[in-house]
Amino acid sequence: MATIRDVAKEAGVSIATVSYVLNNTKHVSEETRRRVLEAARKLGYRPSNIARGLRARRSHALGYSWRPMPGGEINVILDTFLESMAIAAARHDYHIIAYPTTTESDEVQFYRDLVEAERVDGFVLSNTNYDDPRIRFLLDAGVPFVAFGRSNPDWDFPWVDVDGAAGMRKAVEHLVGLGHTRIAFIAWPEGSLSGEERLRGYLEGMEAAGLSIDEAWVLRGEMRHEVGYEAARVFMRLPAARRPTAIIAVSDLMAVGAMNALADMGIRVGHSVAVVGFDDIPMARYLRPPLTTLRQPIADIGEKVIDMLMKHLAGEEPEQCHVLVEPELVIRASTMPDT
Amino acid sequence: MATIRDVAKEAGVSIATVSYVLNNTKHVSEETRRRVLEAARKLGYRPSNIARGLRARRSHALGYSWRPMPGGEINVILDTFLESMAIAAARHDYHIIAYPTTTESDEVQFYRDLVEAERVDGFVLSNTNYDDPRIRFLLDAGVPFVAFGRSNPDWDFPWVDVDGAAGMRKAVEHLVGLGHTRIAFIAWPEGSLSGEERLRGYLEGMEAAGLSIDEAWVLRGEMRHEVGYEAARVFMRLPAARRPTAIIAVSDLMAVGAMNALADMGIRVGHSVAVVGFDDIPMARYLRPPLTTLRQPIADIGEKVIDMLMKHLAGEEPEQCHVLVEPELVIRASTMPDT
DNA sequence: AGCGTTGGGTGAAACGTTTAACCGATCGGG
DNA sequence: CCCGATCGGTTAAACGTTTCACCCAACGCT
Repeated sequence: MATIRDVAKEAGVSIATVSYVLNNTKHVSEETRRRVLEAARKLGYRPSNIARGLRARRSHALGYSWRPMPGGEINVILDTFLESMAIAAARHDYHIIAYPTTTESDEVQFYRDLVEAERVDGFVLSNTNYDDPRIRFLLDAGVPFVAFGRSNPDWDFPWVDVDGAAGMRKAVEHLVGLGHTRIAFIAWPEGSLSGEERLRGYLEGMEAAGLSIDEAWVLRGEMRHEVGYEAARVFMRLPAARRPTAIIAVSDLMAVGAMNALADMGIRVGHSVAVVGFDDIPMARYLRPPLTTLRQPIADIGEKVIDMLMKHLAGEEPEQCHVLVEPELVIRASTMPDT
Repeated sequence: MATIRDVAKEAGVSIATVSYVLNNTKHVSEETRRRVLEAARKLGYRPSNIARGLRARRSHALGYSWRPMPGGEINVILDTFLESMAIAAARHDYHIIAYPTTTESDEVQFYRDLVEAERVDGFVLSNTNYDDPRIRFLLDAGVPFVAFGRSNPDWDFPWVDVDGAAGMRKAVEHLVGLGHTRIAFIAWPEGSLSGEERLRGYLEGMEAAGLSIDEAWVLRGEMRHEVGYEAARVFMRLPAARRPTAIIAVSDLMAVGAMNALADMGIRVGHSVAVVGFDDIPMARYLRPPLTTLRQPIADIGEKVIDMLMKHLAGEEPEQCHVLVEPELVIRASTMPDT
């Protein structure tokens, strides 16, 4: 494997000149520049990332860790998110170290290890929440990072997030446009930032439409199919005048639970009762009926996150460090009565 | 950040001694050993991975790349696979660099880059196929790697794979046990190694049960929902005497297509016609009816792959370098007439 | 003419480890 | 008693870069 010394000898210059040419970091004459480039090409030289990192104190790697979904559920965005990040990072000659964290205690420990062993120059976080210990640690340690998701409002750090509230407002608006007035909502337990955002969007949407909300229309539960299933059954057992004609779930998985409950009760989804989810999981379009849902622009977010992080690492102040993107309402048959 | 020199000074020894103690690579007296460990602990020292790598010519990282699923489909195993690999690798102080490759041409280029820039010590491959250019390259370049999946029989390299044929034999056996004799199969186009394996399992299973196969019972097509949908329609249009009472699909996605086609034709899945898939995608258990399918032990495979790769990197000869694991048949209502 | 400046290039230090070579002291065997 | 081996430790070279300090020649300006 050719080193910078081989290239220097081949081109008849010093190793310093080779370095300057290759990094474009100092002016050299066109003639020598050409010779160096030619020599490097001929020898198939590429700088050793390790040696480069030692001197420049840069590993040229970014860490991304996620929490495995509870209950063995699949992380539907991981695939797309990793892909978009890796491609964006590659443009800056950076790579992504991927790591799932299990318990919350070793979560912070993992970040500390990676930083102290100089394995990464920065981090991407996702699934953030209030009082997120990872964010607290990274802020305290002064390690560059960008989060996909928000946290405490008084913590100042760069993030990109999906506007779940706006998404849910869109969903309500869509249902109201179809004539629904009694719309129920299946939420997550309190304490989830994104969960509360989505709930807020529902409440605001209802208010904007001038609709009052029956207290029985909001149920909370863990992110599980069964929870959606049970919630729908409870809704349908309400007296006719209070019974919802549409159900919005905070996630597709729970929406599927609701759809299955309705089907088991002999209620036609879409025709009699509309259902809306959130995520656009791959299966959503193949469900019977296909599920209306909110799609997060994951690929855009991955790219944006990396761009912001690269700016951060380069020491530049990014023009915007809080980015809120709107999810897209994908309308399918689960909210279309005429199919 | 404390360096090895700080620790040496604190413990009153040379940096060499510190290194020997920390790496357990030479015998030192119990007394000094204790002092060094104490000093390291006190200063919160951890060796810089970069510096260590430069000298030892090791990056302590492994590369894993996958191809994004065609047609925007999700990679259902990525999540679990990455997780199990990262955990297994961490036990050896190794990390995983994740990278999706897009076109086949830059696929090999990506491997070359990573090797030449000394960013990784070895690779994990998945989605392998006949004449896989990545395998060819890595073999030629002498780079350590372990594959999840097989390739040309005359290429000698370590791999772990799921025995798709055995899985399909199990599926056939299960259906035969339920009284089915006319069983159809939805396959992938020719040229896919795992696809042909699964088809072979179906053929063998049928033969073992003494059942003859109508040529109309095997249809091929791309990995798409629509393909499964159309195939099921074709099967159901056969004259009653030749019409299958059970359909096995080479993947869950195509099985879902078949299920939807049957439902749209007013045929009760599970009751009238049984359907079996392959993968156990997360949604499989929530489908109506829930889908009988073959589950690959992904977590075990991830761990096994890393263990083999670590052995390989350590220069030890692994006791077994070809591992074939059987998928598990998960029986659900799509093949149970009595629900 | 003298002098600062600029363009184009070199020499060598530094980054933080690992490890080969070496060294003194102690000890056991012939 | 002497020689080789062993134990416990040190010195210093090496890994392949980046980059600071410096140098020389040419040049423009007073």
